[in-house]
Amino acid sequence: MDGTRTDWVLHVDLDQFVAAVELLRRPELAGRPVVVGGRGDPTERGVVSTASYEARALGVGSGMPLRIAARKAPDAVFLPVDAPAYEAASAEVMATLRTLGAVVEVLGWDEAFLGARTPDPESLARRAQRAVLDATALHCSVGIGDNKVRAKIATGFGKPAGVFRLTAQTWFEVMGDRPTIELWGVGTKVSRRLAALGIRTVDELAAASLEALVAEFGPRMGVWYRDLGHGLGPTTVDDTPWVPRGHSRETTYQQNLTTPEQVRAAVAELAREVAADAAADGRPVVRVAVKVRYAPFVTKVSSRTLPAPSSDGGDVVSAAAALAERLEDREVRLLGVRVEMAMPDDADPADRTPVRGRI
DNA sequence: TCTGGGGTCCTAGGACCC
DNA sequence: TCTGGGGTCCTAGGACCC
Repeated sequence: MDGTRTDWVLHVDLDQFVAAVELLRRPELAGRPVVVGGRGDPTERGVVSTASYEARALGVGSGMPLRIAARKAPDAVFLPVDAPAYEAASAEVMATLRTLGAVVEVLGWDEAFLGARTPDPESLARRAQRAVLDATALHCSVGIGDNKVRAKIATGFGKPAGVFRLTAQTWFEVMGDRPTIELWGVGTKVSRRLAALGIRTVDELAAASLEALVAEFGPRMGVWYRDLGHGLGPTTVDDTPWVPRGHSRETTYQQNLTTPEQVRAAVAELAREVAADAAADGRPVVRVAVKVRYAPFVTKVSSRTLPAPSSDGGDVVSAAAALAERLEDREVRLLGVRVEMAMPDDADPADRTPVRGRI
């Protein structure tokens, strides 16, 4: 672990990243509502990846079914997802951030943490925004915090294209009265379970009994949520390259699969693709899972650990086929195959953060 | 209104072992 | 005569994030 303890954590988040990349190569769309998602056909099954600010003003948001987006924004421009274009833009952004003299931990296409020792983090934030804008013509917002949790949450207050600082000194003033779901790592389910315990706000979470939280959520998550109420979180920014734990391939079919033969063929194809991904990473596969979504919306996952770690794609394909034999004879609208791979060395579980794998 | 595709991590419970 | 206690591995399921 090459983590570096630093005075400040900055969270850099590109504004409407996917839509912004599309607008750069289609300047004539500036000012129009733009929705990127699926294959760009709003009559198909698919969801919104990113909506431009103009589309958001009409009520279109990430994760919304494309059909609904088309109803809310009938005059919007719908574009297909072009992952290679976003990866290329992202690589440029990250390379630019690495020129600033800070430790850079990449979180995804459009996000990174920066760790730095500096008396003036706002100045570093402005330098980062300027450098990214000059290099890529993309705007970003920056959150400044004394740990990752506060930096990440701060970014939301800086959007668009702004800078916001959130520290132990201002945590309760800024976040205390807000609902727990605004915390990074608390979603609808957990916020509901917290509400059932009488905990609705960040203040209430911070004051909650640790015993009650541990009883409800377990020893690790209970402690994590209580800390989250106080804005506590990891302070280490780690620039060691990300090592994927696994790969998966998922497809939602435009028409449901109705016969066992169709399902078998689809599982075999997905398994071949995912085995190729694993082979490209050069690490053996230790586990294979098959995910199925029966129509209308029941999801099941079954998995098996391989008898021995395998670098042979054929083992993945046959393991997936065996798992597929367990599927019920019902209409299938989604299939997925996932492989998990042996780690190069034992990752230290104590360094893991339950919020999200990749931090 | 009807829900993508790519990920990570946590928890519970059963099997099995000493 | 009903049966401890600790550990690990495995599977299934749940939750969250972008």
